[in-house]
Amino acid sequence: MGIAERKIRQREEFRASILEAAWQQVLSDGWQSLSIRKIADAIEYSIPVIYNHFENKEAILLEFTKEGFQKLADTLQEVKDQHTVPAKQLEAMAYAYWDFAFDHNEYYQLMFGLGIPACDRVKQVTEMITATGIMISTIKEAIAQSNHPETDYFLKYHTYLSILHGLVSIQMIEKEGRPDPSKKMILQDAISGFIISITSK
Amino acid sequence: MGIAERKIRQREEFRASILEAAWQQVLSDGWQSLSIRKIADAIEYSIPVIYNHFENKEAILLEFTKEGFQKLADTLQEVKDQHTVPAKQLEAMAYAYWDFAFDHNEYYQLMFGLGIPACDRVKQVTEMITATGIMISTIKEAIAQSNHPETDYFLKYHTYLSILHGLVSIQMIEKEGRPDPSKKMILQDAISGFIISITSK
DNA sequence: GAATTTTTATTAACACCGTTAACAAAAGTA
DNA sequence: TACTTTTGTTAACGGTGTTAATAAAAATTC
Repeated sequence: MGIAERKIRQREEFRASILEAAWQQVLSDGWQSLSIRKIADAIEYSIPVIYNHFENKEAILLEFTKEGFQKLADTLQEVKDQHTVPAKQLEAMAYAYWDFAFDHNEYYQLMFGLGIPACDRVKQVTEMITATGIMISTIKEAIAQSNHPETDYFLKYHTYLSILHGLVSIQMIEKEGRPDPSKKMILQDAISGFIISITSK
Repeated sequence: MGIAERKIRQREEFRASILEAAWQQVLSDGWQSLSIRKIADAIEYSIPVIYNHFENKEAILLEFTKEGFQKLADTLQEVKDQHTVPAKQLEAMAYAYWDFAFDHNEYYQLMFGLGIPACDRVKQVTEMITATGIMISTIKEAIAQSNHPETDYFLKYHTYLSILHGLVSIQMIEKEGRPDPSKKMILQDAISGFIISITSK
């Protein structure tokens, strides 16, 4: 009864070809322009066949999201295994995380929902400079009053903003609505470490 | 010649009514479902009139992005002015930033392009747990070997992931493509501070 | 005040999108 | 060969941003 097996094999191949066509689409034009119709066009089938393999477009995106997190997990595990001291592992994993994000930025954007239109938009918004300018000047002042006035203020500004945005966006991704007030402890933890890194050494 | 003035005043009012209708739409259903047609419907005008006041939909989003950054800047400035010591200012601004993000989460999501579909998706992806599980276990190990084994590992995990994601996403928002290799210094800076906060105190 | 120009608004359409019902063709089973 | 199941197609529904052609209103000029 090899006939049934051939059928499920063909189904899997078809499914894979859909994902492959979708991925090529994403590589050349990004997630925003990925469409069921273009996928159908690429694999030279009519539109509804795609719905025989995926419930909807979201299911396709879900597939890539899974793939992305699996790849990230593999990367982290591999890097972790190259070290024995946990502190060193955390450091190496951090660099691996960074590299993963930019080596596979299509995956990363999908996994963490980085809206690409926003990127183009933000560059036109001078008001952003107003907001970041306040942060920068404050950090400059903090550095000036510290024991290490030669510290790179721009580096510290990036660190400051990144910590804040990271905390907020991870929180927003994990659960919608206002976070539990206790979650401010994470903020407290991260920001106190940052401030110590400026004020003293 | 009050007639010309009245006209520009009416134009501004009209423009404001478009933004107001858009904002109500966003408040009730989010950015995803905001559409030109619904705005036109809400203000009881035909669709193309909106294009007399905004070049396209993107221009409307740009307007709100500006508004958001201006509000954030105002908030930060106000909070900063309540303190004199820069370190205290940075701390207070961090809390203000956090509150702003969740008090005006519609603004924040637009400003930093937090794709809302991604939020719902991530919750279904068990592979995420695989990846975060590796981070959590490593942090547990690092804490166990430290001088403060009672440290909250879950708190530290959140801090770790937030720092990483914050660094990456700010980088991706600011400029597309691979970041300058020197930008890894920001990562180094932030992550070394974090590791110190675990290993010693 | 009437004629003309300019501004403003509307209808209708274009080109997309995700999704699905109705139906035809092919493939497997009896 | 006749029947059933799977697979594929066409055509449509309701939605999106955007725009050309055109009508209506308002302001300006004579």
